[in-house]
Amino acid sequence: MDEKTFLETYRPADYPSVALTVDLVLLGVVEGRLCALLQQRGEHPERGKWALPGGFVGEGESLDAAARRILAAKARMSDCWLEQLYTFGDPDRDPRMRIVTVAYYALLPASAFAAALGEGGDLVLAPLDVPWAGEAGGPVGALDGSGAPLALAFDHGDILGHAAKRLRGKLDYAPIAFSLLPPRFTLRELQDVHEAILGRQLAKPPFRRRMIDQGWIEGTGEYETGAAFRPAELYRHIERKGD
Amino acid sequence: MDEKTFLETYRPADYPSVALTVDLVLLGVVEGRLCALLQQRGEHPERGKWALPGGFVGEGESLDAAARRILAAKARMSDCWLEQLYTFGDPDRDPRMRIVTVAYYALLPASAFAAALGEGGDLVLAPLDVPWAGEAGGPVGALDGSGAPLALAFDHGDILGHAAKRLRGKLDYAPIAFSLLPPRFTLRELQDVHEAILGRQLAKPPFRRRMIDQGWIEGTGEYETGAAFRPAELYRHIERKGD
DNA sequence: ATCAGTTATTACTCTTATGATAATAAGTCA
DNA sequence: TGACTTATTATCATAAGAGTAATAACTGAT
Repeated sequence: MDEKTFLETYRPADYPSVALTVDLVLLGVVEGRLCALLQQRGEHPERGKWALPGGFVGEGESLDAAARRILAAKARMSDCWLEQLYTFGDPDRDPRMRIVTVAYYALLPASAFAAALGEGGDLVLAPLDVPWAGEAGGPVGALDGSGAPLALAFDHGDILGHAAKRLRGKLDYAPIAFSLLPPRFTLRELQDVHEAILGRQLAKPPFRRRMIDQGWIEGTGEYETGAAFRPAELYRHIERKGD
Repeated sequence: MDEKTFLETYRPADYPSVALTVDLVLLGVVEGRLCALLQQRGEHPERGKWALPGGFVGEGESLDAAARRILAAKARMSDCWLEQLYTFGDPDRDPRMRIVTVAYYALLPASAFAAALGEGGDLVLAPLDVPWAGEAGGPVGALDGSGAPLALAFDHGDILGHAAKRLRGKLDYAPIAFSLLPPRFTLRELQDVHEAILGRQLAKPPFRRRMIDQGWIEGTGEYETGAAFRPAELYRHIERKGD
């Protein structure tokens, strides 16, 4: 039997099948803090707890396409950084049934969240609380406006942990910081993004040199306005082949 | 309605469901080359082509557990490096039906492959052909004994590509090289592993210093035997908390 | 108009990591 | 005994990095 005949007569056997979702970690840096978009669940299970935006993967839909679809529903931004993160499939991670979720993360400038947050009720951009240093890894929490921890649904604290770890690992090797900034930014703003991701302070002169030597940015010759003191030069990210 | 009642009366809706598999990239370094275990397919589709070992995820089985189960079937080694790699879910990646696969990679010393390879026929430990430098990424091929490329099934060339890229990225930050070596090894053998993963030559004195300064290895005071020339000292990996 | 106050930017120094070369040590085999 | 090969150590030169200090630019009060 050749392959064509095989496929024409093939009937899917009774393999165990699972429900497949994509969950999205939408990240931004606001006031020097790394934040994720969370949605309060209105229904059981885990009603009232805070969850990552997500949804089921459609029949003929690729994983990347599902992630982009969910992203488009929450943020008015098409060309942002979007990357697969990790897949979570513990049998009891959802009490309803076997649900396997492929987590993605997206990086957005703070302005991209305005539309979704303004629409109303159940969305927050919550600062993350990373309880580990360096790239140790582990679950990560989220805080409300007063700094109190939010109750996270399912294993979404683990998902946030993977996202935070991935960001810290990539920061020096991929131009991810620029996806969290507006098109033009000062070196101080760039440093704020780095510090928010790394969770620690950086010295200014070495940081400035590293960024300029790296070749990922160039000065625009223009300067910020409205600053109380000496205005900083505005830089832009240089798009390069291979990004 | 409280959560308990909700769950007791919950009936899974008609969400699209998919078949879920785990595919394993079993990696070793043989004669200074990075190799992966491949299995020749005996049935349609892709009959005759070479595929990664894999299998369906069981009903109540976690993804990690499925990976360990498949690993145990191919290698006599329980405590090796095993890590999730990436999830592939293009709708048409398998012509039979929608199959989403979660790829894992495992690192084994060359000796761990002997049993599986000896049993017979359809398994090979194929040297990888990485056509890109650094961490550019992209598909990776596999070679047969004479250096000719093997035909890979499905998207398994892409999976090998992700594995090679992950290894190159982790090599300096995680003690992965030692999982590819016997418990005691010479610095030359350690360097061979690094060169196989990176795909390029390294200078010996700086490499030696880096390894010793890193603190991941310690000398045993013993020396290799049977060498034609001056025997090298045997080192061992120091297990540390946080690995 | 001047000056204190604040931040941006650059200059300089010092330390550490990295890379290449050479010298020495320890074995095998003719 | 000595040529040969590899392991190991020493030395030097260069590059990358962190920390401190000095200078520049702007606001707002005096």
